[in-house]
Amino acid sequence: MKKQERQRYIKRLLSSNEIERQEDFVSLLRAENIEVTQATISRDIKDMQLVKVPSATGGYHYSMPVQKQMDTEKKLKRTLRDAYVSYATQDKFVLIKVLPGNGPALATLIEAMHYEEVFGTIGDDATVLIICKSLAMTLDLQQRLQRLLNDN
Amino acid sequence: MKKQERQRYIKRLLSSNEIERQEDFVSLLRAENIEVTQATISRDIKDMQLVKVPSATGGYHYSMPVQKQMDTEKKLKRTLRDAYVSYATQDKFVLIKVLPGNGPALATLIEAMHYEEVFGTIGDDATVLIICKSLAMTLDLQQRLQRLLNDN
DNA sequence: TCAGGTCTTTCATATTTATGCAAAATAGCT
DNA sequence: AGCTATTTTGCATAAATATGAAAGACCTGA
Repeated sequence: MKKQERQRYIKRLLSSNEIERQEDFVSLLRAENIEVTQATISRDIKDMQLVKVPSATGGYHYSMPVQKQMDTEKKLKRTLRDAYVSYATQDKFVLIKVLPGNGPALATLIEAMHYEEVFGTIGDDATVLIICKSLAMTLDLQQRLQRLLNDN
Repeated sequence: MKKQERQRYIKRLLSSNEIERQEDFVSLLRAENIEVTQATISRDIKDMQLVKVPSATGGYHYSMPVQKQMDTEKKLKRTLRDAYVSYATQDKFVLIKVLPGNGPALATLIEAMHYEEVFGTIGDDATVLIICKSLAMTLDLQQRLQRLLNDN
């Protein structure tokens, strides 16, 4: 597929070059014989959740998304997949049902991730209640959990 | 001082609201009786190294800088301050002289920080050599080290 | 207090990034 | 293949962000 491949290139470019503007991606990709416009790059960046970081020396550059503590995340993913039963949302709450005994562990892991969306977490034997900071953030968090549950 | 205070407010706003555009900061600050323009916010954001993150639900929002591994960073700071003797740069290299015995530890700590600027690190008894990915990145790294050495 | 430096802010605007919409490409179906 | 639905892209442009230059604020020392 076309898009995937391009995004792979983008990822590669990220680590080896100093990329200050989206147009830089366009140029660099052109050099690799991949024709794209800035518009597409903008969408790729959104997809890949890349960020434009102000660097210490006064410039800006694009960079990979905030690396979560991959350890905790890995554990979280496993726990989630192992113990997950169901979930529901209402207002700023996400309520996750898990197999008995897994609530507290999951709650702790979610805490440990320091997701900016979450205001607080509490878990009993088989339930985890996550309170988000806003409605929008509740959606974000859902997405995140969704991903952990399904993706790769 | 004025700027400091505003930036403190900004930091506070970050965690409680969904901020999608710099103008949002302007509005929110205005609500707190702080008058600023978007231009100033843009500069604050650069100062504070905030980033605009594409969020899972399709929007964007500003967020705190990539969280440093505060543990390692603290150790690094201490080691650096305790053992630092001198440093020099040339091309993509930063060479740090430290008190005898501290080289390897410092090198390891720097590795552990996973600074995106650094390509690799090697340390002997009293020296650490850091190889950066580019000239610009060498400057960035210097800045970083400078800060660790001097700031707060 | 004033002159001269430094820092900070605004204004105006250049630069960069995001996006609606239509076209093109890609995938599924049958 | 042929047709329809979905995804992806480019174009044009809107929206958002960054920045030079001038003005104002704030030091500091004489």
